[in-house]
Amino acid sequence: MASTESAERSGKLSRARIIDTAFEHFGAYGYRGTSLAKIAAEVGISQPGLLHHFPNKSALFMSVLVERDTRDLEAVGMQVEKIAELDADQLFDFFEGLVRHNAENRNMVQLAHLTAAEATRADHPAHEWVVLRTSYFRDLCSAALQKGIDAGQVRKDVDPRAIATMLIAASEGLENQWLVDPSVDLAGSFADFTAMLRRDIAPSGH
Amino acid sequence: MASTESAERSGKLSRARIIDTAFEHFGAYGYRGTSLAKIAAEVGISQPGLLHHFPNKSALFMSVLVERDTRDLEAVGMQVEKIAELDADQLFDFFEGLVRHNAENRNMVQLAHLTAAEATRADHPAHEWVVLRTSYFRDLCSAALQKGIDAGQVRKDVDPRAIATMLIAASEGLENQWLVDPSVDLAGSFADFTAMLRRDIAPSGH
DNA sequence: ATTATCTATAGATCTATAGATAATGC
DNA sequence: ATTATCTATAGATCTATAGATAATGC
Repeated sequence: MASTESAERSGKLSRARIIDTAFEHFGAYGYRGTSLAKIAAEVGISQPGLLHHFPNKSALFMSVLVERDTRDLEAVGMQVEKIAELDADQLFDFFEGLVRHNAENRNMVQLAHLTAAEATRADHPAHEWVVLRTSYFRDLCSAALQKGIDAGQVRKDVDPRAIATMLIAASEGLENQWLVDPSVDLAGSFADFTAMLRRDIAPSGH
Repeated sequence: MASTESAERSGKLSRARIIDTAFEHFGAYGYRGTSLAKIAAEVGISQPGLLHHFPNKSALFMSVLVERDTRDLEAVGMQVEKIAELDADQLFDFFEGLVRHNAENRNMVQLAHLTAAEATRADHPAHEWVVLRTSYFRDLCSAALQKGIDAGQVRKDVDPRAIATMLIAASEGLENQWLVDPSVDLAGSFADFTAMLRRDIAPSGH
């Protein structure tokens, strides 16, 4: 075997290739619709060979979810700890950038939506992960909006949690339609929405 | 066997019971995650007995989708042909009623979202159905908003298609979050959203 | 006579484990 | 010595079909 191929066969690289391929499959067919044998075939190893790197199917699935989260935050130049420090205006900017990034990463959005829909019930391996991540993200958005109220960017009578919910709803709902019909202008529509929302919650006279 | 049980065994009733049970399973586990044998067991017949009523799994799935659509429109007191006649104000009222109805029909919403996410690719039995239904519904909403513009309910510089997209996005995005976290006030949040949208697109001075 | 259902089964999966072999890194 | 991979296979599915039997409606 050539030295490049023996390098490819090292554990770290195999693991990374498995995760990348698994990401394509889970995004396309969901957790339940995905076959480990088919992922293995595409990677070019046997199905038990794949399970040398992960104890079972759900462990591989969780690794894909965590890996994507990390990469996507990196791609938009954000760290989890920094999100907690954003004020309202910065939150809107961050969110618009995130949606622009999503518009270029179709399979990742597909994975997120399919997983959220599948994982509604407690008997899904990602149930707890989806529940915690959703509430954590809404908390971060609420906190940023509260900072906006304190700083005078946002009217004092606005309910930060309600606006956070609406902001997340608009992004996910637009993604829903864009997944079904790619001619929908995901980033542009979301920018229109945030423009409306900013007008609506701005202190009067702004 | 008692006469009630022999009545229950007639074809129409069996078919209806199969569709109701299949609805629960497809909503909970999606098309790919659902087993015909488990549906049959819950109905109380054998799996080939179930396939006497439907030629195959995808035909049963499509029957469930069509059946739910019919029932839900009935439940909110609307007919497909009538939707095409609504103006903007009537569209908002209808939509708010639809979301209130959805808030009482969790498994139906779950089925819709899971199906939409699964059926993004063309190799899913409901792909065409989801694509057509989505664009048809958005067309109806656009048309209603256009009537609103013509009638002076809505500002003339508003893009009806963009607002239709946003309206659908808000309902679906709120449903997403409500499915994951039932403490979200689906109907109330949607009403808040439509209130904001109505303010934003109203002719100035209203 | 027709419709509803059953048992049996083909044929194709699936995940996960056991145990052997090959490659790599000290 | 450890890590990566393989073949073989257990055991549990899955959908769909063939063909028999029971129930129903004329």
